[in-house]
Parts: sequence; structure tokens; C-alpha cells
Amino acid sequence: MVQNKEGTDVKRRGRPRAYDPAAALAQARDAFWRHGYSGTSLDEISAATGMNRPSLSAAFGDKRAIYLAALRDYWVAKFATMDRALDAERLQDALLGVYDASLSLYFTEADGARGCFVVGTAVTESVDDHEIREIAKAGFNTLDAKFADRFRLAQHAGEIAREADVEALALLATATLHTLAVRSRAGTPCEELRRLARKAVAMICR
Amino acid sequence: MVQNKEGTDVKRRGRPRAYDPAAALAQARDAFWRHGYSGTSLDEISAATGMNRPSLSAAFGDKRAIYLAALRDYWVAKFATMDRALDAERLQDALLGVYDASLSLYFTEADGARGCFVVGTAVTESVDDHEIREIAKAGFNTLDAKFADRFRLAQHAGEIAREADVEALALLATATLHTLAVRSRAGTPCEELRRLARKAVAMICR
DNA sequence: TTTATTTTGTACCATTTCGCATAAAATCCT
DNA sequence: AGGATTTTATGCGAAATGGTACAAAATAAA
Repeated sequence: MVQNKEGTDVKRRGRPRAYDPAAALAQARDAFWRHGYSGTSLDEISAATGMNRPSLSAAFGDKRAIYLAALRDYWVAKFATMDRALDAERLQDALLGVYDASLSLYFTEADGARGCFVVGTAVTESVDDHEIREIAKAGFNTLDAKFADRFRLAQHAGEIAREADVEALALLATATLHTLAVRSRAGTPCEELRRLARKAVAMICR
Repeated sequence: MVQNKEGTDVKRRGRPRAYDPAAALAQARDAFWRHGYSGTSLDEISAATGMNRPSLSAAFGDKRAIYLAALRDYWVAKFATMDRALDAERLQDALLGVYDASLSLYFTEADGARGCFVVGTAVTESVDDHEIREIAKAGFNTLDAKFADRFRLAQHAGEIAREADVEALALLATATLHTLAVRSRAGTPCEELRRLARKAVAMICR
């Protein structure tokens, strides 16, 4: 059933859509995720979503607009799962929760190792595309901020030293996420990266 | 003058080349570096190198072969500059030297912020291209190994604790390099990244 | 000087890619 | 039932892309 942005059902006038916009965008995102922005053709997106080209165009706009929508969506989902993981009681569990949740996103049954969508595809386009670059950069800064907040919390809870540099800790935490993103796409096995994450958490929280 | 791989001049039979193969490959690499593998056309490479298409084909092969040659070259150069930086007396200087040398490669006068060639372009192709993936992964493993060696040296010199986990330290050192690579291409200013590197070194060597 | 060899430069071809025009289909409103 | 509205489906066309054929040019060897 078609819904508006409040989630309530809406009576549309003409022929009903044959697709779910959110699901279609997720399929398009997966295609970009696998092949990169430049490496993905509209024909592939059309095949992945099951939508024909004019429907894609009407729903999302041109290729770049589809990608930008997928990119914004990715950050929203990423931040949501991150917040959930950071909610853990102990700092170590919170950090490891973020890394485990990320890894389960970086490895899939269907596509195998694909890494982080932003690191694997948006960063590549960031030299030529100003808007993609800004969205990527803002997202990374948000990661830093969320980690920093969590370290501050741990600091007040006495889990880490009162004189610890929470900003520096946050940078290392994001750096760990970045290395997981890069290495998973470059073929390092998931189990090895899980061990890497554990070691990194131990180093950061020492 | 044309040279063979030993560097000695060679008398070739027919019409002499109008280009220097090494310089041309560097130009092609810069084009790939900026736009990514899929985002770079042979016309752009032709323009960047000043070579016409048949000459490119004769010298390096097809588009993918040009890219692979550039990729292998990049690692060779990267490892060489890294070895030089790691030669520094004090551990902190060695690490910071690696990061500073990397940043000066990640930012250019001509193209601005472009990040690391491997992280910015090869990682993207790594899902679909087995050979690119293996070269990227092997390179990252070499980075880990070089950092680990340097930490072991520092350990023997008494700069870090005897019970320190040098492998874990190396992972964090490479993670820092990865975050510099990602963030520089995503538009974080060079000065900010230099501060990030300093903080990371302080955290790692604490 | 002539011949053999290698590279260059122009042009071309087949394919892919992107976007859109147009008509048919499916629904709502009167 | 009939018109209005929205989406779907087929297919087209211009441009870009990767690769190569072929003749002219430049050099070394004979």
C-alpha cells in the first residue's frame, strides 16, 4: 500500500505503483555498493530494482539523484544502528557492538565482502562531486561526535581516566571503523577483522 | 633516450618513442587517482599522457592493464617512502614521518585533495576485480608488517613496554593511515589531518 | 640509397550508456 | 460508464566508451 511520509495510507489518483520506493532504493543502493557509482549502469539498477527506466526517473530522478538518495539513507541507517550499539552499559561492549554491527553490514550472503558504502563508493567520487564529498565528510564528523559523546559518558562513569583526551579517542575509534571498512572490501576475512576490532578496543580502552 | 630495465641506453630499431613510459604511466595514474578506475576514460588518459590510443595500447595494454601497472607502481613507491620515514631514530618521529609523507601525497597543487590511490580507487574495484583486490590486500598487509617491525625495534630500544602487543599497535598505525586516506579525499583540510596524526601518534605511543 | 622495423596519428566500428518520447495500462473521481 | 490522472512498458536517439585498422612518419641496418 502506498504511504505518505507520516506512514499513513494515501489514496493516489492514477495507476498504482508496482514497487515499494524504499525497497527499490535499497536494491539500487546495493548495486552501487557492489560496483561503485561510476561502475553501475542504469540498466543494472533497473534490473536490480525491477523498475524500468522511466519509473526510476520519475521516482528518484537521474542516476546521480538515485545515488544521493541512497547515500543519505545509508547514513541515517548507520547512525541509528550505531546509537543502539553505543547504548551498551560498558564502554568496551559499546565499541565492540558498533564494530560487530558494522561488520555484519560489510559482509553479505549475496554479495560477499563489500565494505562500507560510503568508504567504498562515495569517497571515490568525492574528488569530482562536491555534494557527495560534503555528505561523506559530514557523516564522518558525526561518527567522531558520537564516539566522543560515548567516551565522555565513560569518563564520567570512571571507565577511563579523567584526563583522557576524548576527542583523540574518538578519532582512533573512527579510524578503526575506517580500517574495517577498507580491509573488508579488500578481502580480509570477517573473522580476522573481528579479532582486529577486539584488539583495537583493548588498545583504545587500556 | 630509451632505456632498458637495467637503465642502460638501448638502440631501438624503428621510429623512436615520443614519450617516457614511466612519466606517461604516472600521468595515467594521476587521472585514475582523481576520477577512479571506472570514472576515467581512455580519452582522458590519452589527454593526460599526451599519447594517442594505439600508443597507449602498445605500451601498456588495455585500460585495466594500465591501471594494474599504475597500482603496482604506487605500492612500490609507497613502501620506499615509508621505509625512509620509518628509519627515524625515535618511534614518534618515525610514525609521524610516515603520516606526513602520506599527507603530502594525498594533497596536491594541481588536483587538491585526492587521498590514497589504493583506498580511493582500488578498494572500490575490489568487489568485482579479483586481481585488484589481491594487490590491495597484500599491500595493506605489508603496511602492517612494516609498522610491526618498527614497533618491535622500539620495543627492543625500550621506547615502548616490553609486554606491548606490537601486532595490535601496527593495526592501529595502519588504521590511522586509512583514516587519513579516507578523510583527506572526503575534504578534511590537510592541517586538521596533521593534528589528527599527531594525536594518534601520541595515543599509540602512550 | 634502399629496406626493415617500430611508432605515430587519423579515423573508424561495435557496444554501452543515459535520458526521454510516446502509447498502453490501471486506478480514482464524477 | 466515461473522463482524468498516474504509472508502466517499449523503444528510440544522441553521446560516450573501449578497442583497433591502416597508412604515414621516423629511425636503424644493410
